[in-house]
Amino acid sequence: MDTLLLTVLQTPLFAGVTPQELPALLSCLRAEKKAYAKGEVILAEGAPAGHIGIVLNGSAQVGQDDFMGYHTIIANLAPGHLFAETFAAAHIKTMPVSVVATSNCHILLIDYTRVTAVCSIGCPFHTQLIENMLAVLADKNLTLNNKLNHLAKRTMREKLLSYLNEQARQAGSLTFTIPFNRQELADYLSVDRSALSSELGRMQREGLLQFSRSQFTLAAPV
Amino acid sequence: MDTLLLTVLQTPLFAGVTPQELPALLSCLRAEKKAYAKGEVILAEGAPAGHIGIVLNGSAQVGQDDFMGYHTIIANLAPGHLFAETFAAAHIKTMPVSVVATSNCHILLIDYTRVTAVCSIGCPFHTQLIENMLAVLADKNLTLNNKLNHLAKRTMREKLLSYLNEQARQAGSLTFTIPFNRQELADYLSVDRSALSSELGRMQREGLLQFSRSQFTLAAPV
DNA sequence: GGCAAAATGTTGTAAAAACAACATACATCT
DNA sequence: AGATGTATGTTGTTTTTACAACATTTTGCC
Repeated sequence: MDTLLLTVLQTPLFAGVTPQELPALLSCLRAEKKAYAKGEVILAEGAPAGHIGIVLNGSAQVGQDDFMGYHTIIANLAPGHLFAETFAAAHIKTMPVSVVATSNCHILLIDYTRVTAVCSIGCPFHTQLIENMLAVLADKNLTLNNKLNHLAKRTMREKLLSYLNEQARQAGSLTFTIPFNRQELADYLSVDRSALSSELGRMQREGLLQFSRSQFTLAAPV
Repeated sequence: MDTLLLTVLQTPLFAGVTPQELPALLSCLRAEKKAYAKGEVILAEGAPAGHIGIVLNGSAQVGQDDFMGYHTIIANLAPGHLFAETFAAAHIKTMPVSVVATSNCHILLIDYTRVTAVCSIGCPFHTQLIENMLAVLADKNLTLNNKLNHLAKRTMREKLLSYLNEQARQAGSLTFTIPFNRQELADYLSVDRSALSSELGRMQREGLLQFSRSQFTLAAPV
């Protein structure tokens, strides 16, 4: 068994699967390992959907061509990352995005119908896989919903407070470190970086919070 | 068989299930029909998650209490609507939102573990149910992602163009009718209604589009 | 330690949006 | 048709943000 394939055991989709079970599961799924050279198209926009992909090594990029003709990078994919699973599960006919290798890479491609199909040999880990697939989609859902709550706020200050309060809640403390630098936080909240910096400064002066780089301390709510 | 239960056949979760199969499926799922009086709490914020609900008749509301103590209405639920499925599938321990009856209603509650469990009698429609559940989550994903793309735009005009272009694409025509009135569109895009109206007027004057009420015609891109 | 590069902060100005208040158009009911 | 309520559009003012340009701080490297 190719040791490269063991990469997938680290992914949420294969959580709970043992290295011993993996070969049988992959064969049951008819998973195909493919090699791509840097720049090569893995899944083309407009091509039939229905496969899910996992990056084994190397890197790739999910992108889309805008109605204005602009190309937007939707996601950078690193080893262990899953892609196209939403389109497959939603029975989308053609890929609305493209996936392109950004370095030489190996990708595991799985026909989605094999994921949900009851396998003839009734492998128990297959049940686990479906359970995982549901969890992956649901988690993504929560993540998106979360971000939406922040972005739906009218002002930058509200967006920030919404985000920071959520981070505090997650950390279980009013002091916490966010996983972004200023530019990344600005991108995440869809605001201008320098405006974000100055708003943070203003909020600090007003006593709403304290911060240094990526570490924040919120003032206790009144 | 209670005819009220036939309501679920209209939902995406039960798509493909026949009325004949329904009783067996519901018993396999150990689905419970419960009656709630207006104002009664169906699922409380902080209570253990793990059940999914379907509104059979009447209405309910999903809401959340903000860190500031404000109550936010997240969704209005009508007959056939599904709720709490994301939390169940994501294995969230406690409900982060509450569901309250806004009129006398009947709700079908299903323990999520029964959805993914392989049933002892191996019912084929159970496989269909799981397939549907995946599709429901994936669809919601796409919807959220879509909205996120609009909200991530910096200016109101860009938000609008992003939304309207997507509507045009969906309609397959530069002329289309949106499912919102002005206030709803403003809420959806998280902008001020009157500002939205005036921006639309400005865009019309600039020849970017034409509209009357909810019907829009986009100018062909240069 | 000193240097260069990157990250963060600051400021002023122009642009955009929120907000408020009102005008007009449309729909519905009698 | 007239009246009433709702939806939409318009305008001016205030607030907020984007943007640009630059200052300061931090980081990594030699």
